[in-house]
Amino acid sequence: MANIVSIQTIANHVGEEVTIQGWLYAKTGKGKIQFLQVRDGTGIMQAVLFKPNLPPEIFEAGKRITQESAIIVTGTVKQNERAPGVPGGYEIDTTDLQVVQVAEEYPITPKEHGVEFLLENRHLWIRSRLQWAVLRVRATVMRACRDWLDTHGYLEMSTPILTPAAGEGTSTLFEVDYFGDTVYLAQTGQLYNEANIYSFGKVYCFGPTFRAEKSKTRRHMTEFWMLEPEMAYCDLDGLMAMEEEFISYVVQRCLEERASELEVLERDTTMLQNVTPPFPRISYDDAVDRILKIRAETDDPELKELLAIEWGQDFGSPHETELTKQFDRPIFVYGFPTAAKAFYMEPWPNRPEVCKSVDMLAPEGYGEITGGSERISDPNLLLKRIHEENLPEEAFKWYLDLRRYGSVPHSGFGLGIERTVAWICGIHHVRETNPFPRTLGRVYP
RNA sequence: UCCUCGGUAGCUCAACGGCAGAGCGGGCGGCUGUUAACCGCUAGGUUGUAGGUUCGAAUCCUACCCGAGGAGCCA
Repeated sequence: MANIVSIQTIANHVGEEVTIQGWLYAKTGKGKIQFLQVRDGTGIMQAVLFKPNLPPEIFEAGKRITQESAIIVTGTVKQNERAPGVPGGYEIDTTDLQVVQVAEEYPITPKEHGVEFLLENRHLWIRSRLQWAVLRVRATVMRACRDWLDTHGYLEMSTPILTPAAGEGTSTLFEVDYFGDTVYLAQTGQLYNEANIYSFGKVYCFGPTFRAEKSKTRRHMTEFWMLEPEMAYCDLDGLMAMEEEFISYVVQRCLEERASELEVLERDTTMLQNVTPPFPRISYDDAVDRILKIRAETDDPELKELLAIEWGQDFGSPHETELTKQFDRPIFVYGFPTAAKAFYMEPWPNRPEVCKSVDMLAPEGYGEITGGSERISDPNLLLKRIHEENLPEEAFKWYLDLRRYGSVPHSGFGLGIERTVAWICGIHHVRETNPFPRTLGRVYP
């Protein structure tokens, strides 16, 4: 066995004899020559077996191995533009082949498959080239998020997943038996982070979050990952300034580090390259006017129906899509109606029917990827809002305390990781951006 | 919860009231540059479940189960 190398660094080993430890992704051949597509987790490359150059038993072993068999390939790395792979253009002229395990007949063939079958075999599907590429981008998105925050003075704080009560009223929560009491799986760490900022200034939490809503769309899962930064001494303008710097960094980092994967996904990165500050800032009032104008100008009766909206209503997916089509980068929509948003959002000065909330909408039809706001800092106002929403005051005692001891203007937002990855990768459904997605009606595997 | 579509070979689908089929994948054989290779041979079926109509049901009817797409919902 020669020097064991990973496929993603193969370009550094041209002319050397190396060993690749991996699995057979695909195979084709023609009599005295066999082409093996070998993947090792970091990439895919071609190994060539040429009968006259090999001991007969090695060549025969190559003919017999099945898709997904575990193999160790040794040979000389050569540049060859005909060789497919990630990265393409390199192949191994094989001198030795060790079969670690011959795989049984593998269910996922190189042909097309239906969604149901693929989800049922998700534990195997993640080995496929497109899924592999998406999940590599996901890891980079998560890494980039943490890197930006860690180098800008934010401290990662763990917030609880088991929570005592319906924090914010309307949403449906998963119930868990807790030694005879009922607790709930967290749908946000925000309220806890509002406590954390008074100890650490700028914080974030990053973890799974849960929703028991019966949403069945390409944008929803029952378990998804959310990143939630929270900042003391930060108003709505400061929040938007931070968000655009942060998101721009994450997108540019993916373009730099995951170019091969985005190429595998055939992602047109033109729109992603535009993701630099500043992002357009559109008020809710303006957004409604724009949507009504688009609606008036369309000849499509179906779209006309979908775009119906009155001031005060939250946007649906069609509204977001049509609005973002007018711009070449993500946009902020701020100042939503108070009635459509959560109780803790700071009212607009002299306009209590509107609050200091902001959503970031991704372009190309991907819609809302962050939702945030400036939080109420006045204890009396917060208590009044809790009463107006008929929330149990005693459950929020600790939360009200935060406004009694050094309260300051503060803001934060939540970023949906799966939606962000779907946007960056240009894929249709958020479920493919999570290795083992949980959706309404599927918790297997 | 509602609407729409679907469930036939390992997979993707056809057959739509009259013999259950094809392509891919698997197996065997051939081929020196393949990119979802190609050529020949071959094995492979409780047509989602239960009931009904009919001389005859994968096909029509009823109920149920499962899945997908969308709506509602979504701090």
